[in-house]
Amino acid sequence: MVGVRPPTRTRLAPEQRRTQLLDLGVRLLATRSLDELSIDVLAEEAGISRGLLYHYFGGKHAFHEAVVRHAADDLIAQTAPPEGGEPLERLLASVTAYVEYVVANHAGYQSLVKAAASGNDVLREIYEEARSALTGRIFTEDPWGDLIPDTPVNRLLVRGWSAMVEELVLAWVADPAGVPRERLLELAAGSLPALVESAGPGL
Amino acid sequence: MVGVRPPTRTRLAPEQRRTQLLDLGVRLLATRSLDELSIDVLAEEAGISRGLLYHYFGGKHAFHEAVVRHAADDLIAQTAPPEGGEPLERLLASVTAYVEYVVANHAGYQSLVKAAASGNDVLREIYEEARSALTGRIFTEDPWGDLIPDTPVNRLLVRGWSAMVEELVLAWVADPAGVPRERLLELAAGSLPALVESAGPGL
DNA sequence: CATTCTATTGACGTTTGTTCAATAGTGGCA
DNA sequence: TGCCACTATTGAACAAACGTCAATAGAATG
Repeated sequence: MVGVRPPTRTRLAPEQRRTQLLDLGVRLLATRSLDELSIDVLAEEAGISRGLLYHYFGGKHAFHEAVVRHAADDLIAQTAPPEGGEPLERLLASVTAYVEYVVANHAGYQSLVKAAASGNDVLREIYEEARSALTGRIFTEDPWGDLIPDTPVNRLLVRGWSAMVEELVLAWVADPAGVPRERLLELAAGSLPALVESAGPGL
Repeated sequence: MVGVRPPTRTRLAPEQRRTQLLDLGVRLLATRSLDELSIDVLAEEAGISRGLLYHYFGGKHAFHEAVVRHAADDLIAQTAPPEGGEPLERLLASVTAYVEYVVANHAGYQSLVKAAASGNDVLREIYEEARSALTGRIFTEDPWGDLIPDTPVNRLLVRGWSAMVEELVLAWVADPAGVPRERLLELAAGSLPALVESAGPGL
């Protein structure tokens, strides 16, 4: 006597359905990798059929790309650019916003970071753009022009610094281990001036 | 009139075949991701049948794991621990060996880095072990005990620093852009003392 | 209430990972 | 030299997952 419930298909507006799938994708791809996530599982989790996913995104990889782009946009949007003020304060404010975002929303951030290393050039570019958007906010707007001249070495340094901050925050979120949040912020923000200074006046 | 050449199967000693497949895997997985690498392609590239890969490694993921472990062992082995001497000199020597390895062998290194972010816990652990092996060499052996006390903050810092060095080297290899190799080495090695100092005396 | 529009489905074809019994080099031994 | 045992290697058959498309069913509009 199996209850044969008529398959109630729920019909949504394309926009809603799209964001529903995107949000779900961000959450699922935070822990599993793409090939560990079967369409069947995703579809069942979302309460839809496999076909619908293809209707909206055209394929598995295209879906992944959309998910990553979604996460990147979210990151950029939620870490608002700091107001005017002292360079050091703006840096601290920016880093604080970044840390706050990663702490509150690190499922999405993990999705983004993982995608960057997954071989696909498109995904990597999305990640690069997001990072550029964050670092660019601080440095393209002049006030650091004196402190951090635009040289090849400093470009390299800033790139390395952002990788370090990412690692610091992710490691700290995974295990705060007696390091208060304030201290983390000091480390992240204070390290950039220290690095630039240690690099010396060179080229 | 297709020449039906009898399929000459080449028979190797298990050890040779194993390393052949591993080396090939390292090279192929440096650019493609795992699910972009079909067994068919791998088999044809190696001149073997699909079945043989399963005989040696038991599966696609197991093969990936073996490849990553191969690359990690290679990295650890080839970046020999620096001899005795001044802490700063040992650090520089260690970083130099690391940079040298990445430059000469960055296919293998890319395989390793990519694997780390690919979701699988086993792969990530292999990567973590490799990194610990490199950083641990310098700091577990005492002489830095005075300069870099073993505190939670400094552990975090060293972790972040290694992520930065990795990013610096990979970015530099991809595009040296007017930064001489010597300068890169200075940046990588010199940044650690600068970071530790900037972190202040705190806990 | 009928009709049109379209979000959604489910069955089908195709590709790709996996298994396993059969095959063929190779080295040892008479 | 020639047979034999051992095992590296294969290829076909199986399973699972990706991708396609015509048919179906909500919902709004008149």
